[in-house]
Amino acid sequence: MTKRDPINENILRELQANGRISNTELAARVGLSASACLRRVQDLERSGVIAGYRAVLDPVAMGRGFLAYIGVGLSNHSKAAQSAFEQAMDAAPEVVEFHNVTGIIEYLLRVEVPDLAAYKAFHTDVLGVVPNVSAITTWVVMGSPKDGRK
Amino acid sequence: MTKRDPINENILRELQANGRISNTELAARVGLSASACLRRVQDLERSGVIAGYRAVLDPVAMGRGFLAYIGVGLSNHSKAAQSAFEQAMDAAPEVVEFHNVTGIIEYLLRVEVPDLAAYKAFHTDVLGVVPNVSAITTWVVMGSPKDGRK
DNA sequence: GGTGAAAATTTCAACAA
DNA sequence: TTGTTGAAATTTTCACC
Repeated sequence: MTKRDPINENILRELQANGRISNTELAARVGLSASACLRRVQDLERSGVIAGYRAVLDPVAMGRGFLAYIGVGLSNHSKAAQSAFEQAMDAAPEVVEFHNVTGIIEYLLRVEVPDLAAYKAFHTDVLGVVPNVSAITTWVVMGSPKDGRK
Repeated sequence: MTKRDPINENILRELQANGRISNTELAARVGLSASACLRRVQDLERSGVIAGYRAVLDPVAMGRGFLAYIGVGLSNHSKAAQSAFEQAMDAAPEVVEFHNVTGIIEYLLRVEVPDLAAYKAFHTDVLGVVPNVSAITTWVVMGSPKDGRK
């Protein structure tokens, strides 16, 4: 079983900061031998605590320099209307993530596009085309003083 | 200089999906020799297109099973009031990221905590203590049909 | 959890298209 | 410039203590 001890905490902290650190270096930092360290990492991977590894890409270089959140309400609360909306968002590459939330709005979208023009296009050509979408509120991100997931 | 050619696009796609793929395997997938591939990856790292690598951790296992977004307005728009707020959010581990946005609210926070009780505590003990905070709107995330950054 | 060693990978200098 | 080859240095990985 995967334990929650200080060494594993350290391992996770290091891997979150640098997902490509070598096992040798990681072992040294957490004070274990390479094999003991590897065993723990593999354990964390198998148990799902470590879900995977990702390269973090520069948004501007990737043509995603314009970031906005969009709150969306649906005028029709049927299961079918929700499915249609979710499928459309799933298929839209501009929508990096979206959440089903409590409150007046139903969904909160995170949209990443190259620029304002592309945002406008998304708004009219993608969002504007999905049935039953109402109450669209846009929050354009001007800056992110903190982004731990960057 | 770092080019934007199909091979680099593939490299970035692979590394985004699996940040710990071996260079050998990556080279095979994009159709290059290991060294040519490595040179490109190092180039992308140096130029900042690849900003880093991260392990993706399971939120529930990490005690962050409760996710909410919070819109915050400030009753005082002075530089000092903003700085104070930003410093407080920066220091709060529950706030995974926060953005400065356009619109009625000033900030959009992403908050991750173990459960509702912890959220309540954050709301009163952290947010409630920062000066000039007004107009707090909470959207509790009930589900995330898509989360490309997970 | 540590040791030791085999297998695999990383990394780079030299060279070719 | 961009890619390939070859080989040394380093790392990964695992059976055994």
